[in-house]
Amino acid sequence: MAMSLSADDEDYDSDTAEQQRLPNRPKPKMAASTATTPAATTSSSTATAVKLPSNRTSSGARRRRTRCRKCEACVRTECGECHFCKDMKKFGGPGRMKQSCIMRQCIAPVLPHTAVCVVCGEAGKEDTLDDEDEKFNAMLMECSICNEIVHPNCLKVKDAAGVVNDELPNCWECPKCNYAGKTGKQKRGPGFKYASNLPGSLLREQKAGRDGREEGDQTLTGAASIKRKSEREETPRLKNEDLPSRLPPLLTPSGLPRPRSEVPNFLRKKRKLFDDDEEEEEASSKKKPKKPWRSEEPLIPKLSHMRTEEEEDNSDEEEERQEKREPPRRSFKKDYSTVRKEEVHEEERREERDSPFRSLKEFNTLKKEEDQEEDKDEDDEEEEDESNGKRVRDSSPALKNHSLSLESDASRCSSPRAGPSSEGSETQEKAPRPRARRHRRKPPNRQLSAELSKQLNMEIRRTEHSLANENQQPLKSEPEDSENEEPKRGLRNGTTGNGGGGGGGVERGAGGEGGGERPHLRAREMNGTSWELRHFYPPQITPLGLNRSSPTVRPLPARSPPKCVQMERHVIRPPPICPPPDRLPLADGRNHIAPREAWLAIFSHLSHRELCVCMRVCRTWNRWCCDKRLWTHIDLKRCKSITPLMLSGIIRRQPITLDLSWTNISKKQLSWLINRLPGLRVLLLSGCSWVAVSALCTSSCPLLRTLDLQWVEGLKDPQMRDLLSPPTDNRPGQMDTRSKLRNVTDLRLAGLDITDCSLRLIIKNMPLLSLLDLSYCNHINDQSVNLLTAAGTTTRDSLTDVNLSVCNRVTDQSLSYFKRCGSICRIDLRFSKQVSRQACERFIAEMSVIVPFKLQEDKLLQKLHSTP
DNA sequence: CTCAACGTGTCG
DNA sequence: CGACACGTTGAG
Repeated sequence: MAMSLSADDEDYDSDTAEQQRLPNRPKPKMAASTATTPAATTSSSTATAVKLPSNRTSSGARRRRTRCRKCEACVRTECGECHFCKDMKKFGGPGRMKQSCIMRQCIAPVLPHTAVCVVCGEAGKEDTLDDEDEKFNAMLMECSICNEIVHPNCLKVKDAAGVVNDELPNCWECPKCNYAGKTGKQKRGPGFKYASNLPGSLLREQKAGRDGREEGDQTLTGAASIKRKSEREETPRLKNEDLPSRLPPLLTPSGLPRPRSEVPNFLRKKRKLFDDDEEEEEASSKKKPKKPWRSEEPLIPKLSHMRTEEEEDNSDEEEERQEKREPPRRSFKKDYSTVRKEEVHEEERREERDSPFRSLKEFNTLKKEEDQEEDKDEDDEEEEDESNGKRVRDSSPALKNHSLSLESDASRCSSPRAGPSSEGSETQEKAPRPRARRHRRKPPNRQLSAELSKQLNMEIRRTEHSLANENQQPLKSEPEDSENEEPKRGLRNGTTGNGGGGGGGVERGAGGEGGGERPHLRAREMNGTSWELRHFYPPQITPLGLNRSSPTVRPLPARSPPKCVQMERHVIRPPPICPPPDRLPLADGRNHIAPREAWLAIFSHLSHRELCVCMRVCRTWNRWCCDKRLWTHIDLKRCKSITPLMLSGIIRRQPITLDLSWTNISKKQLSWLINRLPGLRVLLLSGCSWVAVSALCTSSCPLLRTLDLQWVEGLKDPQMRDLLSPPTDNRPGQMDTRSKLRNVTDLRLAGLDITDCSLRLIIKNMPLLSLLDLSYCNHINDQSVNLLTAAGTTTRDSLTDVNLSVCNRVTDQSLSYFKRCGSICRIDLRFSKQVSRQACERFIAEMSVIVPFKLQEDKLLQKLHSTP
């Protein structure tokens, strides 16, 4: 009774609210008035009073949800850096916004403890039961449409089915509403108000399942038959046969999917993140049928039909274009906004197809596949289904696709089908997906690959567009051809057969891009070494070549980013809170004997690429394959375009090491990523643009130990200062004044035009620095070494490995400085013209008294008995 | 009672 | 549509 007063709401609102609020107004103005809301406040307050009621109209007054206190987000501490933290008084802010830290936004807001069943007036009793179904029927469920909170058991409508929202605990669309075909307009899942909009919010899969039922794929039955969206989608068991019965409730009277309006706000918001485009909006408004926000998708494949013609057209067009290698329809001029729009479209499409529920998203890919397999019949989507079905069944195609051009696993993941990516971003990759298109001209079997390539192309294009935009290059001037072609090339290469996308990608980067798009790069000089020289330095000769990114061609360095926009479009969910099932459910309803750990042991022997394939096998494998342990190191090196899908896939896997070297990741992307990878220890950004790397200036990655910034274009002293300087906007109580990179022990700065100024900052702000790579830094000289080894510096004792190879200003004198280093184990002076072998031998002789060194290679000093 | 922060309105 | 502001709810 308490919470959901169906009838009372209005009264409550009108009366209570107003009364309460009016009085308060004055205050608001006072405080807030400063800037924005002077007038607003007054009016708003009034409005509020009135409006609230309206929202609740559906029926029950909505109960405010509260944080679960258990989820990953809830247990975090405030970041102190986000907008909301900065607003907090404790961080020196005015305290007006009153919002929780972005990093702490509850993933699964729960009903307040005071919530009780509207029917019986009692609280949830699921704790007293063991049986899953019983639990469900005894727990409080809040209807996202009418807001009523009830025990399913207390409902009298038993013939109707409720639709459980797996994304939010204790949230469903009650049988009544369902039966009535209500489409909650407002309906968002309670508790999600901002999760989606906030820049940092992690939308995640809610663990509806947290309750414990989550994974149960079965349809719940009891007082009311309940369908879980996730179940539907995910459940392999569901067969087409089952579908019919379930469909009705979900569909609107007309049988059409619910209007978009129904989409829960939070879902929408998520979308918003990405929407910028008018096109999109237009499209959506015009066409989009909207997908029912519940995920009926699986059940109702038809929804996909809802796709607007435009969409279809677009998709088709895209395909064709890609196939033909024609330039994408988008002009370069379009910038983010355009891109976004398009993306949005995709998203929407996806959403339409996919369930809005985030949790499901994870499995969207799988689901789709599953659905397709299982639900193929469902309808017109024949084509898609076919393609999908084939895909699913035939792993080989999938493999091919995966292998495509994606070098990295992640990238592969990003491939539309890849489980990981899809889930994370739910949307992104799916867009072009199969379902969306019905009218394909290609033979089904080819569809899959076609789609993949198409998507890849699209993404690449977007990336390029965005890059171009960011670079501020004349968008218009950009040769569309080049762009188009490149992508195509890439795709083609990848897709078609080269299988090893890696090589292709690299080449592309070097050749194609360098060629037309970034002349400046070529012309540019670094450290006095011409760009070309650097890049073509014989790898064998260059120390760098040995290790890392030998100066090959930068991908398109400077360009930035594949829009953040894209990224923003995707809701990132952290790894599912609910542990994945321990056993693999089989078709017959039983479980496979091998436990998850056994499977994981097997999976651990697979490459990331293979894991991505496995993720497409079934939902369970999808989850298992996302186990952090299998993804401690994610390598996206030289991945030409970093897509939102990839980003979300990365977040989901929470790698410890992330290699984004020679990619075109944008600042926003990187920033976004870093903020969501609290456990990241190793970040490799060599060859990226400073614009992107500058994300490190504003993001926090306290645990970062290894930072590779080699050959970062545009990274010089001023930038190093930005990077290393402690936050300047410190407020009382806020963050400490230490550099965000203070814990870095391994810093790689090869190929940068940095001078002693930067070294001083490094010395000052990186007390734990052990490995320092300054190779190819032509401004580094003996004085630099002197600084690093000067008395009173932390580096003097912390440095163990210094790479000064190809530093032509370093002379024998430096060796004498290194004698001061207490922990030095390795000094690489190879190819430093002014360093003589004699000096090295002298160094060894003198040091041998204390520490035995050897000349491992010409001018490569290595402490004996130490690990190289 | 205090603190946190949800959910909504308004403005730019 | 996002940013901001704030009344009010919920927890302790």
